[in-house]
Amino acid sequence: MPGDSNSLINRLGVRDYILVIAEKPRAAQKIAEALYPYKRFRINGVPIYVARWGGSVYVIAPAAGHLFTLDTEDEGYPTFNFKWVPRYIVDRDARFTKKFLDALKLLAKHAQGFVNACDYDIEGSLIGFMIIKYFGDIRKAKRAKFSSLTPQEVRKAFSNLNELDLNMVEAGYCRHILDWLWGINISRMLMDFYERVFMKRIVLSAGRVQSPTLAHAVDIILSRRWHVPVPYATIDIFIDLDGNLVKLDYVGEPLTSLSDVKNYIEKIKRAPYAVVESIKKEYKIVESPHPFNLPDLQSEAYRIYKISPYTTQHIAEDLYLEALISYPRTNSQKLPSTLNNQEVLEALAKNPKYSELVKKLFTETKGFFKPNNGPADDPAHPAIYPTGEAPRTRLKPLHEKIYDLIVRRYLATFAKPLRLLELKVTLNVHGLQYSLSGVKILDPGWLKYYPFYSVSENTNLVDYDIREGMKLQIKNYKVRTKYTKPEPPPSRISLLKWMESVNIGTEATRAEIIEVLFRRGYLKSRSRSVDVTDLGLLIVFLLKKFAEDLLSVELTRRFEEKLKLIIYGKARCNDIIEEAKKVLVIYINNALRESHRLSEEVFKVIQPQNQDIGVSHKKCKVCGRVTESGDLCIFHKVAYENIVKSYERWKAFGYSWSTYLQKLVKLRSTGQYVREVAEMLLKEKV
DNA sequence: GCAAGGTC
Repeated sequence: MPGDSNSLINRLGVRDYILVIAEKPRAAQKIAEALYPYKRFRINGVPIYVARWGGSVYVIAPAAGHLFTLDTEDEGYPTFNFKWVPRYIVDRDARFTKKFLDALKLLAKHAQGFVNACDYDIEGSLIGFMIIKYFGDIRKAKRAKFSSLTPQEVRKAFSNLNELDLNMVEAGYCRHILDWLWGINISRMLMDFYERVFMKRIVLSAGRVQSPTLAHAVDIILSRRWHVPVPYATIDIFIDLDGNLVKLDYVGEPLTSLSDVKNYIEKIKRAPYAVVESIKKEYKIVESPHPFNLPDLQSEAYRIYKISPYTTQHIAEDLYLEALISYPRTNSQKLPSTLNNQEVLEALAKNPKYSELVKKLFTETKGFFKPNNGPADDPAHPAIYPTGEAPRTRLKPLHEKIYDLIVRRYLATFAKPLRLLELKVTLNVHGLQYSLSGVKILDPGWLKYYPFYSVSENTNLVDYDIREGMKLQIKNYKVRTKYTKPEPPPSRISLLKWMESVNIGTEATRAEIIEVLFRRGYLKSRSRSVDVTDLGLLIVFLLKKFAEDLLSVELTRRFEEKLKLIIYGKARCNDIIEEAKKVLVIYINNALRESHRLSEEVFKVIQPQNQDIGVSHKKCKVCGRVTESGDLCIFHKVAYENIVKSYERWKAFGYSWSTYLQKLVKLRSTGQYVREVAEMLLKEKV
């Protein structure tokens, strides 16, 4: 029996040992290797190492992230009744954590002391602490402190073990509880509201990370639905260069009225010349790309193949489990200095797909492999790199694509820079600026290995003899009327980048949290971009009314401040939790007090189907939603105001009010609510 | 069932 105490002592070969808890198997292995393990075995598949260091025997065993989680038996809300339970009991997807928990429990029973050697952050401090608290003795526990898992750092940490970092533990503990209290209670409130109005129970959710992300998507999508396109004109100009008709790029301010266009054309007709104002010849050096971290990999997989960040992450994890690449949940853009790149490259060369490229790289670098490491760092893991291991079976098409990206990025980071010759000519045509640019690749450098950028070469211009002050004859011109476009719609990747930029969520959770918004039915896919559903709009509207804190990234900032105070010993978790409870009680009571007019509020956002919303409410004449005032709902009211505001600009292009409205109905860039209002206004006239 | 955070 592998789990039996007697057989355990036999296998360990010692009675006096200190249990070292690592955050995950790979970390346990690294820690063990640094301490020269003399024995290794498995308990139910969980790898265990035994090492002697500084006169002590250490038994090193891994957790698998958090083995405990918060849970409650209460069904209503508000609930402040939580307890810590082993994850595998409450989460079907966490059943794999049981064997880790069992192994640690068994080892803890006989241990003389404990070392928490999880990642040095609040989560790692909590992961190790919970195991020692439940199965061991925190009075006999120490903390190993290292910022990377290099042998030197690990040895230093073990020669100099710290006291248990109880403040860090308390901060981690507090983070869990705050997220839980806010998330569970406000989610339940939303579900309750929904059920009261629609007589149907569905799963709804809100949280510190998901809700601001939803609100951000809604902001963009509403601004698109409220977009009124406005006309402007540019003039295409064609000149003759050595018998080739060349179009100049318009770089000046656009023309905003019909009379400006007419005057300008007159000038061109009178004197059809473009004057060369300046010529800038530039040698440009583009350094090789940085090694991949997870956000960069997700971003490139989306840019090149339109693979979603969530899918990319899962594929990268598969590749990691197949030992084809290093640990992918990393923010680092630096390859480990200890990595033997020559060995990896030689192994990669065995794959016929890369043998030629690797050979080229060896020649170019003369066997000296220096990566172009980037600025981003990660205390726990280096950048993503291929291990050189050959795939055991043929990779699935998407896996192949991600693997190929990682291999090529790895090759490219050692390669020479891309060298370009850029020529930029600025021309003046009657006071307006135009430009002409030419590009010539002098040396493709890393682009040979990572060919996912297109440099459109335009060598004609580079070779053409062009001088300042030259007058070039205009052969042709063309007026182009354009219309302003709304900002681009959000995509999974743009949401992910936004979360990164405002620093909410983590490498490991962001893509997943975006998927939650889809699973709840708040967001939906529309070709390659993201659209919001009426339900998504409703959630944002309700949160804004009843729990506004949850819509802003400020809540995360506030949490961070408070956790920092705990770490410095200047605040206590309990006080912070009590404070959070008070806010939640106020929010929930306030919401319950107003709940009798809930359906009225809900139908300001959602179009009523057959529901009874009472006779006293005024309905939007475009869509039937309940209005706040006047005869338009909150959505169509803004659209109407925007239409009125933009009319001046259209008048300058000779449009009457009704031709303006007709054009708005026709144009593709017109926002949805704007089009609906324009249609209504046209109908009213008839 | 509800969060966000670890990790297989």
